[in-house]
Amino acid sequence: MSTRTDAPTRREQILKEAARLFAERGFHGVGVDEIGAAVGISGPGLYRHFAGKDAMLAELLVGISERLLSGGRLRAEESPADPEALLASLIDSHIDFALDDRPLITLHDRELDRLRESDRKQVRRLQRHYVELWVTAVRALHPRVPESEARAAVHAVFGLLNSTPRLADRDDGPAARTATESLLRRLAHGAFAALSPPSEDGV
Amino acid sequence: MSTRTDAPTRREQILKEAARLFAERGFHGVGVDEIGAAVGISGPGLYRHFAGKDAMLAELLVGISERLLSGGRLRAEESPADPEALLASLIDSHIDFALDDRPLITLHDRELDRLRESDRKQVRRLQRHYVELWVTAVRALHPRVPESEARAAVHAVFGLLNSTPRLADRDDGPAARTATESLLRRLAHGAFAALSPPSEDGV
DNA sequence: CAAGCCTGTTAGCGGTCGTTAACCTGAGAG
DNA sequence: CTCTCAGGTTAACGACCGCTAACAGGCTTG
Repeated sequence: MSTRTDAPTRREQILKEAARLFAERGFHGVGVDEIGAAVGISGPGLYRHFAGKDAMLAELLVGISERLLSGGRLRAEESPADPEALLASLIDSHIDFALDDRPLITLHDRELDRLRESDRKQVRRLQRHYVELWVTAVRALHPRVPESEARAAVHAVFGLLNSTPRLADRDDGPAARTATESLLRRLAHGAFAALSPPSEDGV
Repeated sequence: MSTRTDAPTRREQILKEAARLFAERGFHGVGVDEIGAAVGISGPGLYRHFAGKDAMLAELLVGISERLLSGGRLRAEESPADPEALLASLIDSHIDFALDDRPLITLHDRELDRLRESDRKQVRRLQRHYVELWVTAVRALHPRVPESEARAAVHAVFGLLNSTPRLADRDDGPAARTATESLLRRLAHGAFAALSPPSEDGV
């Protein structure tokens, strides 16, 4: 398994450009001709690779949801008994996704309702499992916090981490990326820390 | 000036329903016939009240942006010399808007690009001033934090606070609302608190 | 009571969009 | 050398959408 030095498939090109365009102008705001033009072919040519426009969106959303979940599960296995390290690891993993696949993170919580019923159900199932992973981690660290509140906090922190697309459209090099990572990490930890009131004495 | 017990104008009905539909299915995903049907008239009837679909979106986005900014300015005047109280006040004000006008908060950062150039510029100007209000408040409280970082943190906290639409679609009564307010307030304060490292000694 | 505006209706136009049909071409396989 | 087929092309169809035109009913007003 090399680190993908080979050229991307046509399918992959299409998915990447479609993600970018959908994120920029919304699913209904992008025509198939535009997507085709973005990869150098004409609109109907896309139908050699996808069943339709809906299928592209479905593959994008299912894909990002699966990758988020499996990334989260990996982290959960790595930190089996250390709640603090687990939550930190989940946060880092999510930040990586948010910074690597900005358009997908945008689509992920914006165009879900444009999916066919079955695809939407699948994406929602994956999302729910991912959230449960986080809720479990948060409650392990903050046992007195009720589940509904933990879940709301997790969604809110997702909102915080997913604000990335609105920052730094241009690539300012790896330094800026590291700085953004560090900032988001601190903000997320700070938010979660506010869940339990600070204890005056030790644990 | 009473507290509006009178019936809403037709224009206001239309704006409210349009906001809901735009937030649910996206600007391009809603037809004028649907908006009309939502207020009991047929599609073209809307043109007695608005110049077009674009004009409805423009009025919605300019409106929420203006209200956010003027709300923020009001708070800034109330807490002229107390940075901590000012930031707390800005947070409370924003939470109120987010909980009162959930669809508008959604549209506000999602459908901006569907506006005509001039409207978009106006909304962006209002948004920029609003962000500046927050950045100033944050930097008064955390003087060592560089401006770019403060600005990124403000955007991230907006993402946190604006996650509200994804929670609690149904009205669970005023108790749930108070709980959500309190949670968001704590999370936002916790996030900002993480900007400056906690000082071991006093100030 | 008549005039006129306000607010609604229905019919329809022009344009766009997703998709299909029909055709073409170049690279491998036998 | 020919057959096949993956991966393109253009033309066109049907549906839909935003918007305008033309018309109508009901208040308000002089």
